[in-house]
Amino acid sequence: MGRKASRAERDRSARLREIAADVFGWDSLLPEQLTAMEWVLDGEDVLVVMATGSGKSAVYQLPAVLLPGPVVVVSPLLALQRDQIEGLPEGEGAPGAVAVNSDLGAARTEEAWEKVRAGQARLVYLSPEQLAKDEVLARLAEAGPSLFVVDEAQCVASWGHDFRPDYRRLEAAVRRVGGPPVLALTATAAPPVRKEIVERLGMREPRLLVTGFDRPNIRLEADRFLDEDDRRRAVVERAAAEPKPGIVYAATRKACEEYAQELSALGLAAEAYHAGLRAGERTRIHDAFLSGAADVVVATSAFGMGIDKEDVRFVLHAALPGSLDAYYQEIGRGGRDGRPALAVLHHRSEDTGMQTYFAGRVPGHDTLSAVADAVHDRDHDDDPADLAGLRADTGLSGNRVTAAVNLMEEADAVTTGEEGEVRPAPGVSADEAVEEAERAAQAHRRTDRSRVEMARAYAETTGCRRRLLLGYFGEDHPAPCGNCDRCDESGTEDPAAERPTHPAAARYPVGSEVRHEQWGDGVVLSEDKDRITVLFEQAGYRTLALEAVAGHDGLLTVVRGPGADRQDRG
DNA sequence: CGCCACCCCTGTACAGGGGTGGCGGTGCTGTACT
Repeated sequence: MGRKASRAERDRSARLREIAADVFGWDSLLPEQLTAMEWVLDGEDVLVVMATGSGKSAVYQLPAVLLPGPVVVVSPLLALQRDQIEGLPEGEGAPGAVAVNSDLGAARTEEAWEKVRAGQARLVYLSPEQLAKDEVLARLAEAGPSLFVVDEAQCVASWGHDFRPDYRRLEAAVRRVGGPPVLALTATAAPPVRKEIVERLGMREPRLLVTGFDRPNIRLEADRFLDEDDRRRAVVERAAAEPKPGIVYAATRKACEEYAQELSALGLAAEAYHAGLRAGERTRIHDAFLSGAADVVVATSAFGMGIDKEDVRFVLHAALPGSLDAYYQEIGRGGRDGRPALAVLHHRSEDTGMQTYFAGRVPGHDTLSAVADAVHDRDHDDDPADLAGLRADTGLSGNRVTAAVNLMEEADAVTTGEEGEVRPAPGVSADEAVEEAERAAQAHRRTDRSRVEMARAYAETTGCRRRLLLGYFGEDHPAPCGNCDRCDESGTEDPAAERPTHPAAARYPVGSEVRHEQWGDGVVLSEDKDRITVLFEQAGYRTLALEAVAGHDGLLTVVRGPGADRQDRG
């Protein structure tokens, strides 16, 4: 930021470049990589939002060589952990790495911890589930980690509620291993997701490094269909016609199989990929796609993380995704080589049904009740239980107990102590705990459902698609972008393109914090000529007509201008 | 939330109408069984 670097800082960046070259074999470091590494070495909490392939992993791998203690790396998939470790250098000065997980037997687990203890492994890769175990936390606390890294940190928000609730307990894990600085890394995170990551990981005055989101070489299109057969035909024809390789995302496993079969019948090398396949089959398809042996993979959302392929020419969607966060992540797998790529969303209004169903899943009343009662019973006996104890008491599965405790903790109805023991918050009865947790669950449901609505708004927008999409991620991109179907149409006969920008738009710039009479506090995410989209803390995403806002004094007031607390550098 | 396969019903057999229950997506882990 125009500030002069001190001699010590220059020496350190020279040292970092030297290690990059000598140990890792990298000719150069990007300025943003260097900035993030220096923050990490200064012991600051850091959130990095950087495109895939821009060298996020380097931000912790390189400091691992310099830091006194080991570096804990939380990674969501075992395959990803393996890839990361294989990609590390060996030989003199190399950091050394182990992954501790259920694949290892007792003997090899012991061996891995011994390497950590002896300083031979400076990187320890773990799933969030491993960090829910007392034994693992004790081992790590003993090793005294210097840094706690959360890779693919968007999982904290996307999977933390229900699917993998241990993602929401990482803050306690950080404390229990000695409270080292936290580094969160992600390629795709809208501002509310960033906020959730920071809060959930208990990050302290975090430094934020966000690089540009725009991928101008990806052409954006969307087509709406009334009839399912018409859509199927359109998806198949497009996949057959466009240059390969490509990915088709479908909503269900069955649809994946059917599309793959149709494409195969046309003579393409097409494969279906979803979590219902056996591990060996999944690996085979993954490898076939990377090697170029497969033209098209038709997949559920299971296909994605860890696909490092530059020349993907198209990403078609055969149904509406559950959020724009998921959508941008999926289409972002196209065109990483910088050459033209295509993203087409084929949608029907019926698609929202299933996504809304998925978005609505929160622990039920009975589950919350059972867990709350168990917590209170233990408290009466002065024998507080940890999650394993509550699982035994209630007979519920680990995930359900964890999700229920997470919700009650979020609602300040229970607390988790230093040993992992769960206690009622002072003065809160079991019934009240359930009630508060249900209120929190409702808020999650509203937000998740409003995310589905945002995906639909993207699909149906009459304005520039890139502008809307980037606005969702907090970037104010001018329209027209010139590389989406809407921009092609503008200036022709499309009446929407002719809409003038409403004068009130200037009062609500993108990024400003606002308060709505009915919906409370929120942030302006995007502006589309005569309407703005606001994310409200309680009500979720809403699109407001500027005409209505302007005509009603006090309906929407600006609390704070845009960019008031930005810490971005680089 | 909404689709779809399946059931029931109709003089019979069949095709069609109406009601309904089950299903729909992401991974780790530890254990049982081959």
